[in-house]
Amino acid sequence: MDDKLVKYSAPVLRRLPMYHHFLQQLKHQGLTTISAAVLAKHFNLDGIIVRKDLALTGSVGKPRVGFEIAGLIKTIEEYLGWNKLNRGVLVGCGNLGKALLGYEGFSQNGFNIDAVFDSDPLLVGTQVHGKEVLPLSKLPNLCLRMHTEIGILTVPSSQAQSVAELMVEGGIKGIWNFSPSGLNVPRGIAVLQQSLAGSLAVLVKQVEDIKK
Amino acid sequence: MDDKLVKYSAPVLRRLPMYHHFLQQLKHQGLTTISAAVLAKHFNLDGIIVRKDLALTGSVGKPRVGFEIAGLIKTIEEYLGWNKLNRGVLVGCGNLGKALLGYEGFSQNGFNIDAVFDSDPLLVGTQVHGKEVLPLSKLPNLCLRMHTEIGILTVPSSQAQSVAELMVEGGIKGIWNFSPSGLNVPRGIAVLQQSLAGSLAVLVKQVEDIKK
DNA sequence: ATTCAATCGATACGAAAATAACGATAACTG
DNA sequence: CAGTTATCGTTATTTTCGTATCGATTGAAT
Repeated sequence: MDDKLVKYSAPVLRRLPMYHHFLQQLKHQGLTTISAAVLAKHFNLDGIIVRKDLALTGSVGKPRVGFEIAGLIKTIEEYLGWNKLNRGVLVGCGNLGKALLGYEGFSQNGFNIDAVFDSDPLLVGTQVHGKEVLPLSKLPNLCLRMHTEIGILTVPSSQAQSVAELMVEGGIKGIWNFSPSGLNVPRGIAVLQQSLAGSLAVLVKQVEDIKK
Repeated sequence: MDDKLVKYSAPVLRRLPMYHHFLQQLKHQGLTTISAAVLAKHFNLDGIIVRKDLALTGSVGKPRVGFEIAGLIKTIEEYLGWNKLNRGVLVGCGNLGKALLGYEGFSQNGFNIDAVFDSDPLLVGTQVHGKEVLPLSKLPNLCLRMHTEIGILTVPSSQAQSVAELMVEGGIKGIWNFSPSGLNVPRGIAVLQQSLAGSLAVLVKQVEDIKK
């Protein structure tokens, strides 16, 4: 039976982790409460946006006081599923792949990279950030066995499509694609295109705009 | 006098580079024309979106034929300012910083990283991807002299704010922030928050959604 | 030459996000 | 204890984005 059209908003999902990070800093500083306005100002956002984002997670604040920081952190984590363990595999041990492997933001937020793959025989067998690099051929079976659902793709664009197909074969349900190539995947597989050039294009236009 | 409300759309700016990359592949394969529908399918987009995006750049197609690939590439480059040379500096030579320095997508699209900085004395003076790492203290003056407008920030979040302040001092107009921290900058400075955790959160939700 | 089909381009519509407005509540003040 | 004010939470408005519809144009087919 069809589930009641589960709603999620990408803009909100992108902002919540930023709040979360800042809130943890505040918590470490010993603060206990914060108003939506202060949170908003720290990210150059409108206060209303923050209040609505937080409302979505189920957080409730108190007038004249704000939100309890510890509670906020908890509800955000629950909303994002960061209390459960999320898992993925990474393919492509170049500079970018290594950088992502070392990104603390993942391990800190309940995301674990189960396995690392590369097509380069020289890299296979070596250790990267404490994980052994496996040959691509092992990807499908390993993902199937571990029920891995997320694949991080940091290979050159010439290999992107073929690796994506291996991921699909392995039952991967969502691909985070850092290559600029589009991926041709069956329906039912999510592709998140992480376009660095696109982000830069946005920033460049913003700067041009400022100069007038 | 106020310039006529220059309009730009972030979603469009994020898609255009993807088209551009694909079009260059096609060109190398010897193709000369392409329809919006084919382009759309390659990125799992609606054909109407592609047509409207291309219309925005000033490209014109011919019925029953499509768009001329070489012309498309040119108009996209003009629209994005990729024909002019754009420049920036990068601060933070960790894994991520190195990865961005090596990213071909930048050099290929007319974006040049003029200088690289790090606070670590052990890194200063070394070469990374053919560029010498400079001490942070030199940042403001160098940016002022070169009129650098873009700053790429790939330092740990504890240093993000102080580096941002140096960038502002150096006349930087747009900061591409890869740290999860918010940046407190004066009005008139653009900050593009590149939230990796946020992107991952979006993908995880999409995958959850698929499973129903 | 006429018909047909594919593709573009423009207009119109709907959904989603950001912004604004306003009433409600709880702490502080005198 | 009453008034004031900061802050929340809801509803409404506007803007932006994506989608649908439809006529116009051009190349191919008959």
